[in-house]
Amino acid sequence: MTPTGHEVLAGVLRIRANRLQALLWQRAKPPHPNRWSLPGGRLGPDETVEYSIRRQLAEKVDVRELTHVEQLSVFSSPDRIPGSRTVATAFLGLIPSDTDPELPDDTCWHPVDSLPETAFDHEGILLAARERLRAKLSYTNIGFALAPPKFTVSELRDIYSAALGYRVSATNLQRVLSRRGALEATGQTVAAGPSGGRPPALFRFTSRDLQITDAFAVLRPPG
Amino acid sequence: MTPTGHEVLAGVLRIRANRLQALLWQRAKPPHPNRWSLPGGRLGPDETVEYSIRRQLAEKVDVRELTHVEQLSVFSSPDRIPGSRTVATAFLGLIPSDTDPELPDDTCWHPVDSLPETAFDHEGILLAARERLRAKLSYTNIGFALAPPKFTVSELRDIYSAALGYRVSATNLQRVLSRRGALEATGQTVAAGPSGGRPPALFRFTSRDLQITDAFAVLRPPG
DNA sequence: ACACGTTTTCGATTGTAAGACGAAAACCCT
DNA sequence: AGGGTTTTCGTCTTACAATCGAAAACGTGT
Repeated sequence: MTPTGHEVLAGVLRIRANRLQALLWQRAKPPHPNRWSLPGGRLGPDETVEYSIRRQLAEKVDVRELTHVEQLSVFSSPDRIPGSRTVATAFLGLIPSDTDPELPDDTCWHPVDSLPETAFDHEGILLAARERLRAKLSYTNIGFALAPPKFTVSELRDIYSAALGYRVSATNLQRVLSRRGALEATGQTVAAGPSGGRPPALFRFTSRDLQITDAFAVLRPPG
Repeated sequence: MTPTGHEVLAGVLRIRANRLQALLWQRAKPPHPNRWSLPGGRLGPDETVEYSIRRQLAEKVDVRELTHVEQLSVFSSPDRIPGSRTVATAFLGLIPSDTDPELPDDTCWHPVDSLPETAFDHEGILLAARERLRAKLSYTNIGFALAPPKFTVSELRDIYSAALGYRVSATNLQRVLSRRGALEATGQTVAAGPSGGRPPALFRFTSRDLQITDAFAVLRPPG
């Protein structure tokens, strides 16, 4: 019996041109030549899966541009990789919308809602990554990982709309995030657009660490 | 270099006597003799991690008594098992409070808030399992996995209180779960207790599958 | 210069859900 | 029959999100 190998894979997402995009590289050699693959690789002997995925992503994009990385799930179907037993630990990675990392020649961004032919079970992993992102946008401050350091409320609305897949209200977005303490004004403004309008104010996220907004009734200790 | 092995482990929880308990077995042989270990074992060559953990739990408890199993996280510290590189996929397993599975001689239940000396990183895995359970109690119907098929609101309150670690209000618990459509009345009642009181009504969970109650503002599509 | 359209920002109103409280119902015991 | 106990149901208050609309601040065209 072949030994069971372990690989780490990441669905790396960003917003660009009001679309949610994923990082993929095109395979040259078999198996699955020409199809598109998630970044990642074999788990090294002396590293955790978290360290491994960050190390291997550094070959594709600058590590400092990754604003968030979290474990998604284990994919372990025996036949997910033909010919070799390989278990994969999948991750979600996020990159701000204003950074444009240099990419290897075989690597580029693809809109998640119109993916090319993907290798193995990588499409399922990507969809799981998108679902996790969408869920966390609603009950955490994870938007900081997609947004630039400073932004207008309209820009943030476009980012949230693209990630969630439906239009959100700028008014409510600001009020909700402000009430949660996730957003704060910088005091600065930028020039109005070509069609005029009031010059928008610049905001930033209060924290760049993931924080969960506790939400529900039953879970709150009495007080 | 030794090949990297893969094991599956489960924090199996239940409520008994108003306490949250975990299933542990006592190791006989090294490493870590006499310390207490989570159920699980090596991943087989032709099974997914989900199948593997269910197969291996069947050796400890009847599979049909497991009302819920879900993936928790991967634990992959290189030195988590001395002498051999072993990656673990950890699971959360739940058992209703009314079932009492037959256990092997080396296996028994321990309150999670006063654990014995555990082996390897198993205490951390158990605490992660408890956190996952506590979080999901608040925004899903996962209580069905801890409760018997029919129960009074007071019994359900005791289950939730023990799992969450603080007293919850029976009134609010019933209203919250009812409004979410998770709870329904059976129409039956049971006799009042020895000290009198109105005979409580029996309820049941509407569904025995995990359902998430969508909650927050930003995530709701307009309409 | 002035009116008009545009975009942002802020406040007020409405609606929904949860926490707290208390009254009524239904039982036991003495 | 009356008092104590537990459950159940309703009401009140609070918190937060969604909607609406007005005001602020700008550019453009006449």
